[in-house]
Amino acid sequence: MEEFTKNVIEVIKSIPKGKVCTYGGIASMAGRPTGARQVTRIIHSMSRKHDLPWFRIINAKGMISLPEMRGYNQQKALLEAEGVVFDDKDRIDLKRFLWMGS
DNA sequence: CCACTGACTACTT
DNA sequence: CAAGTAGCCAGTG
Repeated sequence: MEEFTKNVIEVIKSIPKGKVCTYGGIASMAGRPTGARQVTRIIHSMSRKHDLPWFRIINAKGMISLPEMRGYNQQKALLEAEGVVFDDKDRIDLKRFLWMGS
């Protein structure tokens, strides 16, 4: 297990409720600014064994990239339940909800 | 061990 | 502003 991977897990687990984070942001905090795609893999692989709050992860545009029947609905519902707001274009206001570490 | 596969991102057309 | 392209790199089988 690489350090990077562990860090990513840590970061994901430390995202506060009601906040979201981008792939790039997580990768960056984990020490690999260019590893956005690896974050994706980690979420897929690790969330199966560990129970990571994958629903707090979104892309750089503040949107969920998943097909609707693949977790999109669940993710949106969970986020809204935590207070995150989606605009009329289903985008999240990153200025208010993006978490960049403590 | 090698190849494939990604919920990406930033830049260029 | 939409669409294409090139970096990116480790988990899984």
